[in-house]
Amino acid sequence: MLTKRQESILKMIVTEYIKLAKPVGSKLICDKLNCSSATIRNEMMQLEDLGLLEKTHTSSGRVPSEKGYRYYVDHLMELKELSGEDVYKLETVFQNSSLELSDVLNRSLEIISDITSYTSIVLDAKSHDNKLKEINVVPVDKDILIAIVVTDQGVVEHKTMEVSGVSLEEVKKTVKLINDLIVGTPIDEVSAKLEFEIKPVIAKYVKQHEILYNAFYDVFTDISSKNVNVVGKNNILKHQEFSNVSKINDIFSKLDNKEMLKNIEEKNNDINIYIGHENKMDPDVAVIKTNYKTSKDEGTIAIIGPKRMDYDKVVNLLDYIKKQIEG
Amino acid sequence: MLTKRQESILKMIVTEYIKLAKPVGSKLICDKLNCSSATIRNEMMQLEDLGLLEKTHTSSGRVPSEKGYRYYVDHLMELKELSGEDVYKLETVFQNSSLELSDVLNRSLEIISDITSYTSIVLDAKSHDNKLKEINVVPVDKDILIAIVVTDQGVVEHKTMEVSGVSLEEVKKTVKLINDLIVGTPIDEVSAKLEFEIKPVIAKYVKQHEILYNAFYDVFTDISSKNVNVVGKNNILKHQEFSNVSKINDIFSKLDNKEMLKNIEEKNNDINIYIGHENKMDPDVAVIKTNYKTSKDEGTIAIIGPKRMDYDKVVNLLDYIKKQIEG
DNA sequence: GTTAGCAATCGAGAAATTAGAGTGCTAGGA
DNA sequence: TCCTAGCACTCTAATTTCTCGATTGCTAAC
Repeated sequence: MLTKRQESILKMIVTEYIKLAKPVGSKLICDKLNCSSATIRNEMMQLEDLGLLEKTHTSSGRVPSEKGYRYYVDHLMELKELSGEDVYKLETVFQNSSLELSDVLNRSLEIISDITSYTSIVLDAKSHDNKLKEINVVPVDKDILIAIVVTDQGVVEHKTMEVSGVSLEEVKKTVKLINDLIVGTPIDEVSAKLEFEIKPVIAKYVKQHEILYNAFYDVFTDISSKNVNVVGKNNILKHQEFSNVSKINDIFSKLDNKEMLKNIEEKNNDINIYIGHENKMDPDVAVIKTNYKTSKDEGTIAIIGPKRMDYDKVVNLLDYIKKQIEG
Repeated sequence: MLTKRQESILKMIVTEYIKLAKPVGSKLICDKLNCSSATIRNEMMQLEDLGLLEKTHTSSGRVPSEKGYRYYVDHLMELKELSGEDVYKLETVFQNSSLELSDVLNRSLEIISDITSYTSIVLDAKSHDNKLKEINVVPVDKDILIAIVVTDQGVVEHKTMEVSGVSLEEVKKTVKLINDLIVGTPIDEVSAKLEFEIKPVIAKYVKQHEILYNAFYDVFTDISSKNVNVVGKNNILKHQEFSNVSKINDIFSKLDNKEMLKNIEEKNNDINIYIGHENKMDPDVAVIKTNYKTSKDEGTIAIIGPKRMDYDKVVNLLDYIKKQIEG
């Protein structure tokens, strides 16, 4: 258990290091607290023994360890109000009612990336409350059709299908079947219904029913699949901890790997902080994320920055966005 | 006018520098040509006087100047055959008939970015041969509609429209009007027809006809507008000429500026090379681009790399792709 | 428990040193 | 007239040395 003084020293070192990115020495602290630098040094030694602080070399000032950051965000961090300016910038997005949710998310995270200099990720999927409204098929060429799917929440998706050996009549019949039988089904359950309710029926009257079934299956898999987008990637370049090209390459490659990013999904309803090795992204970054849920969509938004990150500000911003989206 | 020997020296310096990224000295050349280093030095001096070569410092080897590269690509470059391996990689994309053109383009440029370590840009627009086939409107909420536009070439686009103060009847009438009057119009002319043939008619029977007209206008502007995509951006990081963070930031920002990228459009039907200051992108890069045109789409593909670029290989690859796409 | 004093440690940057690659020039030879 | 061997000169890049200043840990006294 830390004493009050140890806590304030740790807090100072973390905030100061976040601000200046230079190891913090005892002198800087003793100016603000009312005691000598020697006293601070003794305390710092103890904090180092506890694994909360680190030195970059024998005679350097102290830097927070991952454990130190963790202690800070768990016990010491104070959430201040968002600045009026920041709120104002974000409001312009939320007040634009003609935007689709995914646009709102991307734009507001662009703003956040802008004001924080960190990088954001939006991972969204169609929510369970989003139900199939209708499917439509337009022939465009021999054996080539376009399927257009609309949900009751106004989400539209289309996909080109190639169905050789199936007549247009058969396709239309199948479409009617889908519209009659599974309209109203939550979008994430459509694939299953397609398999158990549609497939057996068309198997009876369509010769190449496998082809047709697979084509529709692909369409619905597509529409219910997750979508991930990275915003403000270049901000990585703004932080001195990412100043060598191979590190940059490393992080950029990870940010480009959409499949991997889909794993950042957060179930938990809080705002969660993963510092360094606590996240799977990269040991040199911190990730702050939260999920969101509306009738149309659900997903996760995440902010990525160096471990020396302005934790309280980011938490505040995510909290604000989450509340705005969820209404 | 250059002598034969000067040309081969220039050619050697360019190819060698492209390969090794180090200033080329007289010794390296005189080993391959049959004469002494002093002779080469004399020739190099003349080439430098002509502005074709440069030195990085008084006693360094020579580096091609922009003019030197220009002379190389105009007069000295030989186009070799593509390697079987490269062709094989690309063929897998072109043989997949179920892909839409934009996917084919993006995938094949991904492959090119991969094998060359350069960055690609695809700028595509709907071609004039792409005609409006039908428009469909699906209501999803009060005052919120989704317009779905399909062209005869199988391009589908949708957009959410907000039309307060307009009844569903009025919308449907307008849709019928569009379907009756302007179906078959090339997609890049729809906006104009909308203004002169539809707008005057609906003005008569729809009170809020401005709102309705604007909504449709937006939909069609959207569908006929250009789309730009950057592939292999991280490859920028692989070249030593882009090793400092601010340069990287600079180029990345430009590659993110979609509006600016739309200006790279190439009208000319050849494969065009823009070296250094010849392009608007960045004085340290070279851009090689060409246009393409099919019944569905037309646009430009471009490869961006350092001035020290493998010009012949890239020209070959672009040529191959262009031929494949245009069939 | 706190503090002043002090030797010791280390990084960061400046200055000096060295090795090597390459040049330009000159003078003699084909 | 063109080519080349030889040589002094230039500059880079890498290595080493030196110095400055910040900061520490320890000790002894308050």
